[in-house]
Parts: sequence; C-alpha cells; structure tokens
Amino acid sequence: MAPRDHEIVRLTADLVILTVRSGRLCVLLVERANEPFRGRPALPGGFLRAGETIEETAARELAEETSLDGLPVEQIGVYSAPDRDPRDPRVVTCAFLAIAPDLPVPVAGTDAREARWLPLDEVGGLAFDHGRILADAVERARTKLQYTTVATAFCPPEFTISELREVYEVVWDVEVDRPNFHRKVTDAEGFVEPTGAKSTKGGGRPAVLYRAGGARVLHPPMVRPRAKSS
Amino acid sequence: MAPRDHEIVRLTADLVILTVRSGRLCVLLVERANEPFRGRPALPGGFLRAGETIEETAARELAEETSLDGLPVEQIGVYSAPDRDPRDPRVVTCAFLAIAPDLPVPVAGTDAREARWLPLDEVGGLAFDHGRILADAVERARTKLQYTTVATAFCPPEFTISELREVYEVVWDVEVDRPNFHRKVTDAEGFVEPTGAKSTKGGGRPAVLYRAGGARVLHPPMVRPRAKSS
DNA sequence: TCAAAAGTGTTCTGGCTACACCCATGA
DNA sequence: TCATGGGTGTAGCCAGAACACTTTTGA
Repeated sequence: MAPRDHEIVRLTADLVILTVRSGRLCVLLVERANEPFRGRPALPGGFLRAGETIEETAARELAEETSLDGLPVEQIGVYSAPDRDPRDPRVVTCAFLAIAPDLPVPVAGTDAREARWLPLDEVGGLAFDHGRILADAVERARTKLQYTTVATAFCPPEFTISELREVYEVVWDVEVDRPNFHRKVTDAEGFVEPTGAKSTKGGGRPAVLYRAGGARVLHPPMVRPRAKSS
Repeated sequence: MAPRDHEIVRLTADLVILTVRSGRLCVLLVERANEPFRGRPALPGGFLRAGETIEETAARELAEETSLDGLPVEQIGVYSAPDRDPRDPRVVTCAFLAIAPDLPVPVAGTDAREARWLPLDEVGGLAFDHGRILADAVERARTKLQYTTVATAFCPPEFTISELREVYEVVWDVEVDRPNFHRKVTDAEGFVEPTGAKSTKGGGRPAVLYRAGGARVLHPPMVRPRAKSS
C-alpha cells in the first residue's frame, strides 16, 4: 500500500447523556470555555488518552460530569467530516449515549465547566456537529426502548409502573394505555421485580414499587404507537 | 482543559463485505502482505486520507475491492483497544458493513492483494481484532434483515421470491415457511415489485421475477424463528 | 363519600403459523 | 403423466388495542 498518504487525527468521545426531568426529555450540556465556538452550548466530551479505549474516555468524562460511576455507555457513531472542527489538525469524534436517572442538580462537574440539563425542545445552536449527534442519539434511545429494558435506567432504583410508563410517554412523545402497559411490563420476564414496598406519594391508591430486573432485552418488544403530537 | 494530554491516532476503515454464495454466507477477506500479521487473512480496509470522511474511506476501499460503486456502507463501531495493533503509533479502526450480491469471482482488486470470498464457518485466525469485528457485523446484518429490506441487496437486480427466501434462510440459519414468506414479501409495501418477466431456470413452474422496491424499512418486520441447527 | 390513581377482566382484531391444496412447466 | 418447484386458501392461535370495571388510599 502507498505509505504515508493517510492523515493523523485526534480522537474525542462526545457524550449524549439523557434523562427525564419533570416530564421532559433532557440532555446534559456544557458551555464551551474556549475557541472554537466559545460560549456556545456543546455536548460534554474529551480527548482519547494514551492507554485508553474510546469507551474508557467516554466513561471517564461521564463520571466527571455526573458523578455516576459505572453507567453503561453505547457507541452512536463516528463523525469525521473534515470541516467539522475548524481547528488544525483534524479532530474526529466518537459519540456515545448514556441514560441517567433524574440526578440532583446542578450536576457537580469536577472541572470548572458549567453543566446543565436542558429540555430537548429548547436545545439550539450547539457547537460543531453536535446537533446532528444529539438527534442521532435520541433516535437510538427511542429505538432501544422498544426491544430493551433501558427504560429502567431513566428511573431511580425503586420506581412505580406509572413512573416507568412516563418514561415511554416522554421519550416517545406518545400516550401509552395504562392498563395494558402495566400487564405487559409485569408479565415480561426480568423487566421489573417488586420490592414489596409501596409508594406513599400520590393522591390515590398506593402503587407497588419495583426495581429493575435482570433482563436486558425485552421479549416481546414494546411497540411504538404513532406520535400523538405533530 | 489540560492541554496535550491526548493521544494522536491513525484512523482506518475496515470493511465487512457479506454475500451469499451457493447457499452459504460468505465474507470478503484479503491476505496481509505486510507486517504485522503478514500472511494472515484480514478484512479489507485502509487509512483515512486528508479531506475524506471515514465513510468515504470505506466507500473507496469497497470500490477498489469489489468494483461495485455506490454500494451503501453502514458503521458497525469503533475498535480502539490500545494493543489492537502492535505498531506504533496507535491505530484505531472504524468498521463498516456492506452487503453485496454474488459477484463474479475472484473479485478483481485494483491493488496486488488477493481477495477471496470465504464461507463464515471456515473463517479463522483473522489478523488484529477482525474476528470480533466480523462477529459484530454479522450480528448486525442478521438484525437488519428483520426490520429492513436489505435482503434484496444480497440478490442480483432481478430475483425470484425463492432466491430472496434463501437469503433469509442462509443468513439466519433457519427454515422459513415458503407460502407464508411469499405472501408476506409480496404484500409488504415497497419491498419488491414484479418486473413482468419470469425465471426460466429450475425444473418446476416458472417463478415471477422481482426487483427491489423503494422501501427501506419493513413494516411489519420479519420475525426470526428459533435457529434450526443448535 | 368522593376524587384520584392503581390494578384487573374482557372483547375484538390483525398478523403469524401450519398445512392442505392448486398451478405451470420440463422430462 | 409424473416430478418439481411456484403460488393460493384457510383455520387456529396469540398478542396487542380498547375500554369497562374494581380496588385502595387521602381528603
């Protein structure tokens, strides 16, 4: 092969960290402190270091931003347009999706950057190609709700079926039939398991509390109905 | 942020090109001409060049290996283990999946490397982490058959329903009910459309020929039955 | 006793499975 | 006229959709 006709790049991991806060799907954004795009909102992220896999880079940045350790991250894709970063030399990024419960805010980052949750429909003007990355990650999250049990990752350790249903309704922006959802979730092997306790909040009958079950895939899958708004 | 604590990498695109040949799922492999892993089978691939996206790198390598232009490629993932390439400096790869019809072989590459189709169950001893990349890509292809129309990409421009069914049977390693498959495929909007011609091969009744339809997603999806061979 | 939210029962329907059956061609 | 593979008909089953209904709490 022809030697040295290839380009040297710097590799970053950018994180799309999603959560549900007060009935809205939110993403964690930071404000850029340096050029390029100084002052613009951006996805948290950082450079690959020696000896790391890019997953480890992502996990390290995630821990710094959310103080949630061991939260799984999933690759969304590589974004490598030559002009995506005006700096020289070239920067290629690998985007990751992470799903978090509603954390105590403001999220205390260990570095000076200000991080904040922003509802998806208020996001605009992101730096670089982060708008596209965010859109791709949200689409992935929506798809994953169908055939995996990740919805529980949006919830606190103990939750009610209604709280879990709210995750689906918020992320998919649909209404989900309450009785059918209850049956489907409680019948599905390993999706949720009862803790024995009951929720005391709420005006009506107390709800049984559940925790996430052992299953990762959902069988049969949830089917996403037609969107309610549009 | 702390400057210069990040690593410089070289980025490659590696291709998993799949096809169905004489009833078996096959992958295109090349023999490495240089160290490391000289003489070992490997996935075709190459380095990112200046001004290219990594998708363009993949498309360029694909065209060189198969002389099929414009075949779509899909990202599988990034493989970045620090020790995946014994060379220094570090090489990170982005893997791509491409699906091809049964091409006239041997595939004429423009470079000197010898490329050949190898049935999946005969693959072994791949260079680097290409064994894992291949496994991930095959799993992706299997999943994609469920809810997309990519199965037609395994077929020539005109094909019979039975040829399309064979794709599912080979890739999934299952038996598919012939009558039900026929109905499902011909009823699905945009999956296949008849050309008007009929196949002359085969001993029995001539089969109607179809070409790929316009739809990319399959609605409702194909469901993968339990594997026939354990 | 009423409102509110949790949870159960029941009917209907659409898609899938299984398999019987008919059709068109070559030998 | 028989073998071979293409294509259609149809009965049963099962899961999801829709929605009526019962249960358990606080006010």
